[in-house]
Amino acid sequence: VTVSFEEPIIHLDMDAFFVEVERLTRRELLGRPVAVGGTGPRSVVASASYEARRAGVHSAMPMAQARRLCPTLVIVPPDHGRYGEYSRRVFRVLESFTPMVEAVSVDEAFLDVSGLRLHFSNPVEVAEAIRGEIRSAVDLPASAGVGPNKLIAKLASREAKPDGVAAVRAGDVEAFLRSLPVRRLWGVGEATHASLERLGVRTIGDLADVPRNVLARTVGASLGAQLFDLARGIDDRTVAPAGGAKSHSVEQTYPTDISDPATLETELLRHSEELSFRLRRAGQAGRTVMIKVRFSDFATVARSRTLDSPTDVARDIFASARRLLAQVPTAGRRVRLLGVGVSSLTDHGAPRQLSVDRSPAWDEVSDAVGRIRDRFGVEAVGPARLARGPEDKVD
DNA sequence: TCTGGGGTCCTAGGACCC
DNA sequence: TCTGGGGTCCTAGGACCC
Repeated sequence: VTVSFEEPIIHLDMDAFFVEVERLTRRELLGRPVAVGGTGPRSVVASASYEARRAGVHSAMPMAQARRLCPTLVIVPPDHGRYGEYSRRVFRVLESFTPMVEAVSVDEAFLDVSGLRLHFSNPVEVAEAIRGEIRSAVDLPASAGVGPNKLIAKLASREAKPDGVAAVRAGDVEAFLRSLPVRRLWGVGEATHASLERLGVRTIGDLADVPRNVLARTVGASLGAQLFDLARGIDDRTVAPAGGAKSHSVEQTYPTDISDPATLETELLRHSEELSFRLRRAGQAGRTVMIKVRFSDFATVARSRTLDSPTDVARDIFASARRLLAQVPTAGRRVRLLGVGVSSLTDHGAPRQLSVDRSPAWDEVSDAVGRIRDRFGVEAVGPARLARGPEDKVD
């Protein structure tokens, strides 16, 4: 397909990113069905190789199920630190082409290449050049979709996989969309899909036949208006570098449920420490503290509380979290997940007001702890309560 | 097949203020 | 006495994304 700079949006998507990063150093994984993910009883697949996908394995699938579907599956525990490094290398390549790069996740980005019209004859050439550079400089496969807007570029990159390029001309948008399953659309998840199915909508073409008011009644005003446009290939979203995070959180699903209240509190403290570390690293502090509790029956509750001033201090986060936990009836119930989060973030440079009942010394302690952790990691220093006992010592 | 972790955005009700 | 309308903030829950 020949495109022009009338179709200047590229969606760049790494192929089976985590798996391919692992294969760089573990050549024995080449050509085999591989899944990156935890090995615990409640783990899910984070990334699956194309060989594994052929057996029906996909991301977010319980690992136990993946094993059953594909008995020869090789399971590799995730190393997010390394994926982060490779992600940064990929983004450096993207930014060497244009500053108009918007990260969607560690392994995905939109680019507006309008500014490259003097250097390339069309955006497909740009996409091929980018893929080639990622291949030679980072040694990883990537796919790219090219189109007149984000929606079409994203749908095209899916068609391009693995290791290819697909482009859709503005004039061909309607024909391209018509037969695609409606589930592909951004914003149509499991619940919306079920609602649309009840209307008899299966494809994006079907969706385009639904009147605006029926759509709004079925899925709500906001999503309804959005889907009305997307079904017609209309998408005004611009490519804009993402701003800072709006919330941070730490959560964990435990291999076996927790019933003991003291253990719950200890876990809350651990999460608060980790959260404080990440806030400091991001140079942010938050005013709203949130906890999340998931019980053995998967029922999930959240409680939040907004403070007078933002904090990144573990002790303060923990104090709030603990009070919130006390509001949730946990007696006699088994907890499978516990989470702590912070939102209403402000940048660290912003003036921080000290609360009346806290001495400035705590800020200094917190800063010192943070500096130690920056050098030696989260585990290096912390509350006595989280210290490992002698039985855990390795040396 | 018993369902991760880290995020974003939307909805809806109530409090509170003018 | 039984009563408006709008704006903003807070809380809870849910859908969705990768």
